[in-house]
Amino acid sequence: MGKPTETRRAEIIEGALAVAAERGVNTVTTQAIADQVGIAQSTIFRHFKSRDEIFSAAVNRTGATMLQTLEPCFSGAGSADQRLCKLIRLQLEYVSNNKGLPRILFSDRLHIESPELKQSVQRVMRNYTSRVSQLLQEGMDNDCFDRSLDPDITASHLVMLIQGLLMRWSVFDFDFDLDSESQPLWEFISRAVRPN
Amino acid sequence: MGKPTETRRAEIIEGALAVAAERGVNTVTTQAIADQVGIAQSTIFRHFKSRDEIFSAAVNRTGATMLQTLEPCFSGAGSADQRLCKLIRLQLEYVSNNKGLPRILFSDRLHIESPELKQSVQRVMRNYTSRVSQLLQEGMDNDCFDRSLDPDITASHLVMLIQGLLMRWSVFDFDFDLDSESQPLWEFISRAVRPN
DNA sequence: TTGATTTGTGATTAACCAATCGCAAATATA
DNA sequence: TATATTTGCGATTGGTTAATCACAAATCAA
Repeated sequence: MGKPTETRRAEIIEGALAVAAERGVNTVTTQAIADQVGIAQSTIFRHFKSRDEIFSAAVNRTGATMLQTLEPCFSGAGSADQRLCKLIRLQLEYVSNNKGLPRILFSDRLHIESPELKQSVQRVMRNYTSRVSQLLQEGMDNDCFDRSLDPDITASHLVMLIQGLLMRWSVFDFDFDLDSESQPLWEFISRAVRPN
Repeated sequence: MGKPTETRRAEIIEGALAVAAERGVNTVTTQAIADQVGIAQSTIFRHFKSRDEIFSAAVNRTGATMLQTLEPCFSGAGSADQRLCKLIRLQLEYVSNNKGLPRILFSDRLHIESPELKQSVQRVMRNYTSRVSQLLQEGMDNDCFDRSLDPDITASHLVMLIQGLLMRWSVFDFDFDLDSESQPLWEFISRAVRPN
């Protein structure tokens, strides 16, 4: 007991994500988080001003961590199509190990109740899509991808595909193996972006 | 006052969908529905046994109506690719006019809290995907689509795309025109399924 | 060691919620 | 018309929730 607040904040965020993953965002009450962490409900408010602040911090933290994990796919070595293929695989792998992320990210609760949080989520999504677009543009320049593509629109379609898959996986309670979806998904995407 | 219960049930379902569309599923309280319809909160329970029963009825009703609307695309006349293109367009158009549907359909609240409702949603989605798969198979037989495609897997990818788009639209609070997304979406899909 | 700040907790509060109940008005039935 | 059933509503109830507060323990600074 008596841990520094930064440690507690991390524990609380983790706890919130764990509860969201296990039982859905709507069950993430301050009491549920406290039980998960092993502290009193009121202790939560020593480290966060409000419940929404927990969600906000969770989105910002996991969003940043995820982008950092995927960074090599955007700026690393290798051809553009190899890196795009790797991005799909890494993305699904990352979410497999962080099930709370799609639950929170796709919960309409957050966006409507907290405009600030909505901004956070939208920023993460825009950032992500923008990087995919750059990767596509790079591949088009190197004839990995079809030059007639619109990189921005195509990027948003790729993000939609991944989001649709993640949402289905989340909504269907993680009852299929996400990692094994990456190969057929890449084959589909590959067909859509390859040069004629 | 004193309307027959079937009329009231329809009004209440409509009211619930309207509130979900405007302010999110989590704000769909019996009080909010009652205000929307213009009746007392307790009157809700004259026509529905519980709040969950309202959601269940809403999903069943709108799910059936949607499949009925899209039926011509699956079993109607025209080439397979024309009908698939039309399906995209009609699907987005339908949801444009029924914004509450994606909000409810993609809410984790329902799936986790009500197993019965989860079954309903999964049945609708499986039915939908299965029909898309049949349409793909038909197009493959007629050389509209590439013969090397796996129709089931490809169908699930098409559904993911649509779901991803709808979710993004819902999450971003309907702040872009959904109908104008159908053309570029079809171009993307067309690339992925066309013969070599 | 002493005094101040931080962290933790139980009790409490005020708001919100789904659902119930008694009673009144409306509607249907005879 | 007379009576029974349905529909509507205000008041209420029991449960849940985020957030506050006074007070205690632990940690830190001097």
